[in-house]
Parts: sequence; C-alpha cells; structure tokens
Amino acid sequence: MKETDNKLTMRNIKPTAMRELVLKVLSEQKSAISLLELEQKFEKADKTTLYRTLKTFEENKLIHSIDDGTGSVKYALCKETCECNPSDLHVHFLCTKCKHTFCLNDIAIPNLTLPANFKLETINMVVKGICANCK
Amino acid sequence: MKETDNKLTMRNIKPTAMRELVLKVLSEQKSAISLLELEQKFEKADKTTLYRTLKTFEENKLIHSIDDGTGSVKYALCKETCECNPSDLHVHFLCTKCKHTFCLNDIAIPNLTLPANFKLETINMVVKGICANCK
DNA sequence: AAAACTTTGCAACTCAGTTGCATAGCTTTT
DNA sequence: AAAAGCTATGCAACTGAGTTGCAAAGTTTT
Repeated sequence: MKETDNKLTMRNIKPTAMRELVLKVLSEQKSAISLLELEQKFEKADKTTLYRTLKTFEENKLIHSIDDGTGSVKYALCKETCECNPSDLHVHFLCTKCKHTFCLNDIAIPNLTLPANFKLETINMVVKGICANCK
Repeated sequence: MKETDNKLTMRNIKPTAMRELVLKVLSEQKSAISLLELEQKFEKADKTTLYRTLKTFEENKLIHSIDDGTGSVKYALCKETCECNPSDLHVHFLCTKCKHTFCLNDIAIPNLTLPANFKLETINMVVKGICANCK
C-alpha cells in the first residue's frame, strides 16, 4: 500500500486515482493553493471533481482552507495530528508581492480576552506583508 | 453646516444627498453591514451607487471593510482619528448564531513575532463564536 | 452477473462584486 | 445667465469563484 493511499485511508477517505493525484500535488506545494491553481497543475481535469475532492479532504481534516481575503480560498495540508480545533490553529501569511499564502505553522494564534459573555469557536488570522523570499 | 456634512468634508468627501443618507444609515448600525444589507435599508436605491459610495468612504478612511469569511464584505465606521494603520486595527467578531459582525474596538490585534525577514503590513483577525446577545 | 452505491465530468446556475455608458446634477468659466 | 466641463448617479450587462443537477463511468456488495 502506497504512502499516499495510507494518508487517505487514515482520514477515512477512499483512495481513488484522482484523490491520490490531488494529494500528491498538494504535498508538493510550499504555499497554499486555490482551486483554480490546482486545476492548472493538471493537463486535463474537471473543476467540479477537484472542488469536491478538496471538500472531501477538508471534511476529513486532511487539509484546511484559508480565506486570505484575496477572493479565492486557498488550501493546505494539515499536520498529521491536526483536528482543526482552536489549539491546532496557526497564523497565515499573505505576501502582497508574490501573492503566495503561507501557513506559519510555528506561530499559534495569540490568546484573546473577549468581552463578557462572548464565546470563542474559532479564529481566522491573516497577516499581510512581504515574505522572506520577496524581501 | 450639518454634522454629517462635516464628517464627510473632514475626510475630503464631497457631501451629496446620497452620501449623507448612506453615512446616516452606517452611523445607526450596531454591527457591520454588507452592501446588500445597505441596499435593503433604502426603499429604492441603486446597488452601483451604494457600492461606489462605500468605496469612496473606504478610500477616504471614513469606513473600513471587514472580510469575515461569510462571502460578503462588511463595512463599519472608523473612529474619528483612524488612519487604518496597523496600530488602528482591532479584532472583529462574527456571531455564528445571529450572523452579525462586530468591531471589538477595544481589543487590539495582539503583537506577533513573524519569522525572520517577513515584513508586516496589516492583519485581519476575525473571531467566530457566539456573541453576548445570543448567549 | 445484477443491483446498489460512489465518484467523475459536463453544463448550467448563483451570487457578490464590478465595469461601461448614458443621463442628471453640480461647478466653473465666459 | 448660458455654455462648457466635471462629478455623481442609475441601469444593464459582465466577471469569476463557487456550487448544484444529472447522467455516465467505476466500485462494491449481494
């Protein structure tokens, strides 16, 4: 059994040819990728299939989605132990020069004291600026 | 000179009837409002005009926009002294029950230590959860 | 091998945001 | 005060990301 298959099976995703390919492409990325960008990595691929593949991956916490404010949602692999709980969350960085969106996996979302009677569920924190490569 | 006119003029926005009305509506909101919601506050108003009015207001820092991840951008008045610099930024809260988006004006975005050679420009931080009214 | 379920692919739609263009309304110049 | 010029407004039509319906292809179960 291939390693990729294993990663899918671990997350209760039936390993099809398409899904293996998508996971492979996602694994190769250094930054988060949009549906459109993913589509362009393939010679011939249907947007709907990729869309639904990403949804399936996200539901099963193999990947997480990032709304970086650019108008297109980006996707990136979760860590193996990730359950997408608040404690698993990290900061994302959008470079305004190269337009890449990075997971700053080592930077946890800082603790916040909300006003009285506000209950926290999750936090989206996107930092914009210039990344190390573009500097 | 009316107070509303004054606020517009202070920000170098020519005070037209439409703009005064829009500013009035925005001032009355307890939470941030989308273009569509704004449109519905008027009997008869053109989306384009409202859209361009909001853009003008935003460019001149009378209001700021909030991408709360719901798919529709929200707008809220800036404080009088706001220049929309990082130090002016605050946390936004999206209630998953009532779907309202609030400016937590008193909660500044926490300081972050970015990886080496990353330069910060701005931060978008949206907390999701249940607000005090819905609890 | 047939029946039942899942995945894939095409087309077509939704919805927020945006642009083009003509008209209406000011402002400035003569 | 009329003409010329600029700004704001309103309608229609478009864009692009995301999404759904449905039928065909592929798997799994009986």
